[in-house]
Amino acid sequence: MGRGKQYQGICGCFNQRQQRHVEPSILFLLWQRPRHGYELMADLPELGFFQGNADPGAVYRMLRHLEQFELVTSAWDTTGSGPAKRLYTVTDAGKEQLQQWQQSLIEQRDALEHFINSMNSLFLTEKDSEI
Amino acid sequence: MGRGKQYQGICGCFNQRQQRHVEPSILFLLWQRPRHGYELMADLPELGFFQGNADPGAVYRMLRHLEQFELVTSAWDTTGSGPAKRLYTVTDAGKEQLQQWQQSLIEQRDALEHFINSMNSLFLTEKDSEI
DNA sequence: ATTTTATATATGTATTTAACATATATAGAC
DNA sequence: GTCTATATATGTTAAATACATATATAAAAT
Repeated sequence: MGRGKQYQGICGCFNQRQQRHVEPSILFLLWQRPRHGYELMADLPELGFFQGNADPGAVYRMLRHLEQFELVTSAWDTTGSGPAKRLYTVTDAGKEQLQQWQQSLIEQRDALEHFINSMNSLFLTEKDSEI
Repeated sequence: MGRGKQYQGICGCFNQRQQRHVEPSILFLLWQRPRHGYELMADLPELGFFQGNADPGAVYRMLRHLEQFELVTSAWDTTGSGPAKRLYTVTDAGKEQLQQWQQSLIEQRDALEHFINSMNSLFLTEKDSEI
C-alpha cells in the first residue's frame, strides 16, 4: 500500500514530483510546540504540501538531519501509553534557519504568482483571437 | 565554470534545489511564439525560475521529451546565420497540458501563500512574548 | 589562412529529493 | 494470545536538478 499519488504511466508530464517543503514544515511545527515524529507525520498534511499521509521516511530522516545540524534537539519521552517517543524541540539556530527559509519561499511564491498571471494573459489572448 | 548556485557545503539546509518548472516554462514560451532551443535558454531566466543562465541540458532534454509526447513539434530552420536550428512549436495537446499545469501551479502558490502567512503569525507571536 | 568567438544542439554523470516499500518494537484492546 | 494502534527506522527506486563536456556551423578578427 503506497502513500500519496502513484505514477500514472504515460502522461506527458515531466515533473511528477511535488515539492514537499519537509524541512521548513517541520521547523515550523516544532516552533509552535515540541512534537515527536509520529505527531509530525499526522500534522504535516495540514500545511497543504502533502495531500494524503506524510511519508515516515521523509519525516524521520529529516529529523535526524536537522538534529545533526543542531537545528533541533531531541529527548526520549516515556510518559503516556505506547512505545517511547522522541520529543523534538527547535533550537535558536533552527528558528533562524526557518526565517531564512521563509524569504526563499516568498521568492518562490512571487515567481509563481508572476508566471500564473503571465499564463492568464496568454490564455486570454488565445480566446480573443477565436472571436 | 558552473551555472547557478554551487553547493555551499555544511549549511543546515536540506533542500538546496529550486524547482525550475522547465516543462511549463517551455510550453508557455512556445505558446507565445515558436522558438528554438538556444532562444529558450536565453528567455527562460526572464520567467524568474532561473537566476543565471538556464541549463542547456535541461532545455534540450525537455524539448525531446515534449516532442516524444507530442506536446511540441519541431522542424529544422536553415534560414539566418549560424548553424541550423530546430524550431519548436507547441501543439494543441501541449496547450491543453499547460492549462492543466497552471492549475497545479496555482495550488502550489496557494499552499505557499498560506504557509508564509502562518509563519508570519508565528514570528509575530515570538516578538510579542519578548516584550 | 587560421584562430577566435558566437551560435546551436547534444550527451554524460553526480547529487538530491521524492516516492514507494518494508522492518521492528511497545502496549493496550479484544 | 492475536489484533490493532502507536512509534521509529531503514532500504530501494525513480525523477529532476546541477554541473560538465562534446560537437559542429559560420561569421568576425588577427
